Amino acid sequence: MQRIKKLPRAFYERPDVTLIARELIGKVLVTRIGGEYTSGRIVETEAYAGQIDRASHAFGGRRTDRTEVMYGRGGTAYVYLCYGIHHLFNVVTHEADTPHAVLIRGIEPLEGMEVMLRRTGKVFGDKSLGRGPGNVSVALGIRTTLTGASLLGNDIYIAEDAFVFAPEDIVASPRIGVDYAGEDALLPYRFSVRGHAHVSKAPRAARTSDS
DNA sequence: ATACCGATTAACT
DNA sequence: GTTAATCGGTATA
Repeated sequence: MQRIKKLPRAFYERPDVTLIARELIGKVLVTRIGGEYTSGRIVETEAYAGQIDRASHAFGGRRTDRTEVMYGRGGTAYVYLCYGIHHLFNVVTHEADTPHAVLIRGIEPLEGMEVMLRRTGKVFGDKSLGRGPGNVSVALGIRTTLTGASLLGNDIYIAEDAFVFAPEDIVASPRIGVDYAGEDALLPYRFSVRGHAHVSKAPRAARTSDS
């Protein structure tokens, strides 16, 4: 394992969720599920700004059993099931009672490749491994049972190493699959590494000027 | 108890 | 570009 440092609580508790989403690009997401260590470098994220964001599950201050963890401290995992099959992993940010979150949409596989290939059923070299939030969770073994877990623990956490992407290669664009959010669907809250193979391809309607 | 819908994906035409 | 798959979350009654 290379030299990496787990992100501290203070990273997550800051108030600017879009800044955090941008800064998470290039960081390393690590899981230890069933004793198996896997990791990947984050290349695509989306920010969800809580009460004031129509695309957020917590819009208007809505609180349900599912969304309760979003109201916890920054540095908590929020995992929920989408379309009945996809486990989507989010990072809760800001302080308690402010339900901001960042969806992790893409990773470049780093460690535990054999485990990830077994979990996904893909072959080595398949660039769709880790591309798209559902695939990220399959590769890393993330399931809804992890919701509420602390990102300062050992089962799942985010760390940084010496690697950084060039700032000009990190681009903002509208979020995917949030057409129901009205004007908020147009906000440039999605961050990705320009041209990276593990960034999901945006549907035409949500695409920006790139390619 | 029931009905509708989704922060998706893969496989189509 | 279109669509089926699939089932928990949420609202409504």
